[in-house]
Amino acid sequence: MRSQAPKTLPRPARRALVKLGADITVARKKRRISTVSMAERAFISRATLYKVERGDPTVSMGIYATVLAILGLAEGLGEVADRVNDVLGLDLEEDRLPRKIMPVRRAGKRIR
Amino acid sequence: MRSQAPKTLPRPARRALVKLGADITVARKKRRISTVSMAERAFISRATLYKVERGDPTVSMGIYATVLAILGLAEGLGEVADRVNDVLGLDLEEDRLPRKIMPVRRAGKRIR
DNA sequence: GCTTAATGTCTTGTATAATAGACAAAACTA
DNA sequence: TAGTTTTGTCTATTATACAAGACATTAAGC
Repeated sequence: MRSQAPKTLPRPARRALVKLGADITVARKKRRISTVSMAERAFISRATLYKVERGDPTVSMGIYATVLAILGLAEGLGEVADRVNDVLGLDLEEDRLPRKIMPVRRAGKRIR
Repeated sequence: MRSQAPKTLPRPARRALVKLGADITVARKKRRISTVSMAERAFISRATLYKVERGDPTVSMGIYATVLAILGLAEGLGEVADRVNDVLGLDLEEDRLPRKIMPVRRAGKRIR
């Protein structure tokens, strides 16, 4: 996360991350795993796990995914942008999706 | 993701990430957003977006979250480890969760 | 009360994530 | 077909994520 422009994550993103972190903490405690133990299993430092549980956006996705996997919750990650959950956007058959995106010509309004 | 120990992510984690990346690609195309445009909106380079769409674990969570937010899919991130979805672990009332995890004494079996 | 385990929060060095920029190939339009 | 646009994929440079370790605080068990 270098983000030279805004250190401001989109609000929905920030909210989701903070919630994710908090939920990870709860899930860990439910399983009676200490932060030390969790950090060891995930091969990360306690400090980094701490960041994860605060929803820190600078931590790598791999670390989040690993922690979730240890909790048995990794599968949910694969459903975040699943077609089933994606009701927005054009309702195109997946087969008919353009492989390359071309700007709409005639109808004005170039998509940039 | 420094992961000095194993460069092998847990299998479920890897699977979930690859799927997430692929789904992001589909969602982006459905909205007819080019990689260039998406990268600009997310304030990241095209190369990094490319990694995201491959499910690369070294990319920061903040970047994933930002891309998902642009697609209007960030909310799902907050549900990955939600209590509702977390059926594993002890079924304790959230209020009664131990704030600190202590090893079980009498009953043997220390939790490490 | 005391002891010990667990967590919150710093600092600093170093491995590496992310960028910029380039180039070729693929694939769309006309 | 030619002319664009988009994507796949490098490389080199620079910003920073992560680990290691320390210290203080908090809470549990005795």
